[in-house]
Amino acid sequence: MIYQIDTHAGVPIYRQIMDQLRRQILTGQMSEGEQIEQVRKLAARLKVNPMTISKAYAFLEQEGLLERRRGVGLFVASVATEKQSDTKKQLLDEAISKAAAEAIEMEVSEAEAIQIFQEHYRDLTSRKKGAQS
Amino acid sequence: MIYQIDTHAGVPIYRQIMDQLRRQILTGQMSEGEQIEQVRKLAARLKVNPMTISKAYAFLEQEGLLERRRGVGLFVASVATEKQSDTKKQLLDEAISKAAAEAIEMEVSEAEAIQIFQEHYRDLTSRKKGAQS
Amino acid sequence: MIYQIDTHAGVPIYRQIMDQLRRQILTGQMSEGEQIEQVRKLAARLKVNPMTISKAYAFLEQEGLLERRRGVGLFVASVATEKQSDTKKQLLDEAISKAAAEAIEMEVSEAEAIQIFQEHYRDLTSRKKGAQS
Amino acid sequence: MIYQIDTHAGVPIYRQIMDQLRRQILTGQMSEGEQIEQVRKLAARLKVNPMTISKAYAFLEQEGLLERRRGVGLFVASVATEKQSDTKKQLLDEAISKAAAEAIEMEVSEAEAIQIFQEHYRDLTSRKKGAQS
DNA sequence: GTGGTCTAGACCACG
DNA sequence: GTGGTCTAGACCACC
Repeated sequence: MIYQIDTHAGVPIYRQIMDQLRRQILTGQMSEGEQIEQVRKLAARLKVNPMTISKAYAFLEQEGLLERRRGVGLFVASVATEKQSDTKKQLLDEAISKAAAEAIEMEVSEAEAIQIFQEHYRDLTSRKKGAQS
Repeated sequence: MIYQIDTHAGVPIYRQIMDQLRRQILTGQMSEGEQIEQVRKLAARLKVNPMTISKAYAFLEQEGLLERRRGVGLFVASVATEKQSDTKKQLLDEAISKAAAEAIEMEVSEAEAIQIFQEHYRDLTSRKKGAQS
Repeated sequence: MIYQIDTHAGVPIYRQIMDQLRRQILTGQMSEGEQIEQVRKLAARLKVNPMTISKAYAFLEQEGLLERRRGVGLFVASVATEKQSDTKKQLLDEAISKAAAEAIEMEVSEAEAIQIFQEHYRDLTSRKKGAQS
Repeated sequence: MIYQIDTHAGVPIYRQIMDQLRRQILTGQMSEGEQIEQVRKLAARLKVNPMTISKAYAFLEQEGLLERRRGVGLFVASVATEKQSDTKKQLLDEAISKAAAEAIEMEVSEAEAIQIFQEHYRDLTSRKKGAQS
């Protein structure tokens, strides 16, 4: 998994890891039971202290998204799957709702807003395709 | 002006004030030259430390949105108006872009996403009308 | 508040603090909104590293029992009260249920078991009174 | 013998095995001289690391509850029987003492506590009978 | 003043 | 081998 860490962002590193990993799990991009990258390896890869990684994992464990198997490693919890489909829709819904609210507050008509939406959608899609090829 | 402060959110209080006040100014809901609520009064009203308010105002002054007139008080800067129309569009653009990105990541088609957008738009519009009447 | 810390118990220090503080809160021995002992002071008092205390508090905050007021300190969360009465009964119920199960497994009759219970109850009560006087 | 292993509980696996086996021996549910399940077989059955089983057995041997006969296997120690009646009472005593302490801390009167105890006792007894029939 | 974060390094428990 | 705990000390953000 690729982590985007911004050391100077104000947001603590452990929290950035939590957020990104949580998202991966809840959107189903990591399967149930899958092993999580080892604390020390990830620490070495991101060039941060192992405790920082450990802290992120510890909180996610408390959230019920990770499961510790003693002496073996950390895994995506089996419970996590239940929360997935809900979360996917919810994240999208929130973003779209926010966008609609902005449009209304800015007195932008539905048609205009949709047009802007389409532009962004197509732009992002073509970029993604470009990156893949 | 009404401020919504959430003491328990991760966002610092001074930042919540900044964001809300900046938004008011840039969306034209506060007119140029208008006087800003005094530090102590606002602090008393929101039951926060005056230094917190002062900090928020200081940053907005640095951004060029507020103007300090010594011995008188703080006012919405005259320059602020220029930035308004740009900002309006920008805020909307960001929200829509975010929504589009979510939709793509969730593998929701353009048509579907637009439909969800329309639902939210109409829902919010009708609620707003209801509240006004 | 008095903490009983056993450094050699196998149970991590931060967890001992969590358990004892959680119990205090959930059994209503700390009132809602009350300020929690400061991280550094408690650390000094128990002669442990401040981070250890901080860790305990952080987890309890995530459990929703503590509330952080930035720059001020940590407080017993307002939500905590709701869980109190339930918890009180639950803890007692569990202990008594466990005792009953033991008695049955040991083939100790109800009457005998109750007699042993009474002895312990009276013994503990008299000790407590002695300590108070 | 049936073992209930909870991989996700905080308690180490080897300790869970120790506790359950110790209990079986000390409550007389395993007779003196009886052979203990082989390390590898039990490990395979519980799907845990053989070292974990071995560790549990080693500790119980140290406690004097198991006896190693080289080249043959592990057996319930002959000394074990002597400790049985004492242990039975002790386990019960601890559980009841704990319950009494809880009741006092929760400010539940002796009469009330006893009533709760009776309910649990009768409930558990009737369930047990039901399961046997 | 408050608490939070991160580091480096040592040590422990578990399997 | 895995992850967890704790320390000491430095630095930061917030009020």
